[in-house]
Amino acid sequence: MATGDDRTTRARVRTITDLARIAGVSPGTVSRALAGKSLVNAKTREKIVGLAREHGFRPNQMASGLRRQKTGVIGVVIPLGHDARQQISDSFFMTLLGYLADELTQEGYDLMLRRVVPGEDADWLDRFIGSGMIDGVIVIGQSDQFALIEDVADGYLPMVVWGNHKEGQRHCVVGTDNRLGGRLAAERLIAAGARRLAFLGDTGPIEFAARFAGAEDAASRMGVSLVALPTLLSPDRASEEIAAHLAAHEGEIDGIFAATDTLAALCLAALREGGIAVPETVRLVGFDDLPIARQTAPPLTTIRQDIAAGAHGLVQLLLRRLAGEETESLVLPPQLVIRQSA
Amino acid sequence: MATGDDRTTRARVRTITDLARIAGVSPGTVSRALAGKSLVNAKTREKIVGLAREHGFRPNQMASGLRRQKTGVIGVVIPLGHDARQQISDSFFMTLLGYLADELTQEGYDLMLRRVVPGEDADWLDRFIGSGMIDGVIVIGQSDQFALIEDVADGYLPMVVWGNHKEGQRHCVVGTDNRLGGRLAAERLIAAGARRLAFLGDTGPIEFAARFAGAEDAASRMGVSLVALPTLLSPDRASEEIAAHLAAHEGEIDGIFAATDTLAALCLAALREGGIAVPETVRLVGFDDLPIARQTAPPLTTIRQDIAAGAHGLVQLLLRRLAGEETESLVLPPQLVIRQSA
DNA sequence: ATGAAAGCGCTAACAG
DNA sequence: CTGTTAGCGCTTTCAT
Repeated sequence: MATGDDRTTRARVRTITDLARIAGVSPGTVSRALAGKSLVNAKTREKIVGLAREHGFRPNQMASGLRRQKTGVIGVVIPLGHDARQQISDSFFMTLLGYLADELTQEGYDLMLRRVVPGEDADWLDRFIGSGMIDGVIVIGQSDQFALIEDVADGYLPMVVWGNHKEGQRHCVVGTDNRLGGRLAAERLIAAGARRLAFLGDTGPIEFAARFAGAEDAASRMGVSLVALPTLLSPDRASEEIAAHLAAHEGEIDGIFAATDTLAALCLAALREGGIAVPETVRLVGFDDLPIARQTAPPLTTIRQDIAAGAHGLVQLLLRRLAGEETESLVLPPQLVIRQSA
Repeated sequence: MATGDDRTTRARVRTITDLARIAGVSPGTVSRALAGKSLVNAKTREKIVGLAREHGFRPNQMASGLRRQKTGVIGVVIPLGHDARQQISDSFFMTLLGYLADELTQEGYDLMLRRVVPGEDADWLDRFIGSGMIDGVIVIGQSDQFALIEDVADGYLPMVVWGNHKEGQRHCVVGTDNRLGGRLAAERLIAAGARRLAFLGDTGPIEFAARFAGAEDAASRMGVSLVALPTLLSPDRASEEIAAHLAAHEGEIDGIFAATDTLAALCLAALREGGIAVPETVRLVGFDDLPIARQTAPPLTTIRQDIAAGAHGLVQLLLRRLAGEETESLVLPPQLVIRQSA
């Protein structure tokens, strides 16, 4: 007796108005019911919600966003400043991104991701903010864009940045105390017996510069030498450069502080190829404590950044800024993790 | 004499109408000029574009999207089916995500990222598609959601999935030929002298099941044994499980095919701890050819997936589907990369 | 508790 | 070539 087709008379329900018609109420009521507002008769609400589910109806977020002047989307942008292609630090940023996705989801926000090359698009941050698609923005890494970020921060509250904290800066940043981390790394190398230290990595990015500065603090205080071995961050080139550095300084270095674990792993491979014993001849300390740090041979001694705490902090601070509050920066303590490379 | 404040009389220019007023034209003209449409006087356009730049004005994408019925955003969703937390395969997916971001940007699309736990939200895919925020969707990994994806594919064209291809499936997929990859891996192990093989990894996810099946093909054809060593994918547990497996099968296994490089690296560490020589006593082959594969000791022999090509394929196919075309799946060839572990 | 109506900011006919 | 107008789908007063 049943037709077997409940849908005979129905066109697809796409809009709140469609749903209102089949529910026999006005669009306004449907909107209120679906939004769970207080002033709707319980039965009416039930009926509307049921109908919505039955038809797989979901209100259009763009229309809703336009009307309410908010999008429910947070922008996450990764500026690729020093090296347009894959940064070697990608694995760190990508891990952070994963945590951010989880944290934002939990707070009911969607995540819009952009990778930008500031050199090609000087306007990257304003463009993102001005797009009207996002309620706030998280910048992953200051790269070489510190000044630009400072400028934007003056006129735009809902922005939080992952990176290094500098005395008196105006933008809200979350990040590890890189200088302290650098100090810990150098101290460990020295405690392990090293007297002629090297810093492996580009000192251009401000985070890395701070790590180097921290290592310098320790080195000069303890009266040991420290040279910088600048290294581009692209993975293919890095290996060669590292090998060249090692060759150039053969026998002159007995302790290496690598700016990231990824670099440290590469360095370890180069040392192995050169037949240099770690940690006996050269001690090595990394930074980040990525999963790879446990898997090298020998496992890496490194400076741990608490990525989960970082992501949590970024999102919580952003939420407060979205609510209009001016928040302070959050500096997280690094932690020395001793394994076997130093 | 200048006031030093050009902005005296100006309110902030937020809308196309604001800009139209100060340009002395109508909103329609501004819209056309900014969109670079043909039918606008060159001078008028110049003036409008100049004014827009000067005031840092950018049209609101949500409003534009609403009106044009397209958003300029592609959704990228990672279903976390088998393991709600960080999958060990994260590093692979994250790398793919990086490439996707670049490809989509290049095509003028923004990327909206979601990680979902299908177990907690059976409606994850419909919800994303129905949000009205995205023009199309890329699903990274079929996880255990094959059936659901098939269902959705019947009624929604602009979707492409990264994963395994199965004869006669209805959704458009891009991925490596996992079965062939598995075959190559097992053949390599055998060529390197192994006769008692093991597959290390969970065979639940369809990609991994195919890799295992491929290994079985080779093993049975060559008359060697193959056992499955199921391993959960969460990083903390994996290490212990692998060690337990190795202990349980001590001396019975002389060739291991790990489902991913990450697993292989973990396995290598466990073998080292157990004092088992690689590749002399046990040969080891991984899958993916992630950066880590070069950095282990010994470097991993592995099956390479061309991630860049995969990302490119995903985006190009999606673009064609957005244009209304029904596209075929794209199966990429895996490639054996011989290093030193087998 | 519900309906009617007015827009959010933009674009695309349709006129001129 | 440009202005005018009518919405895109939704939320929110303001009435009732």
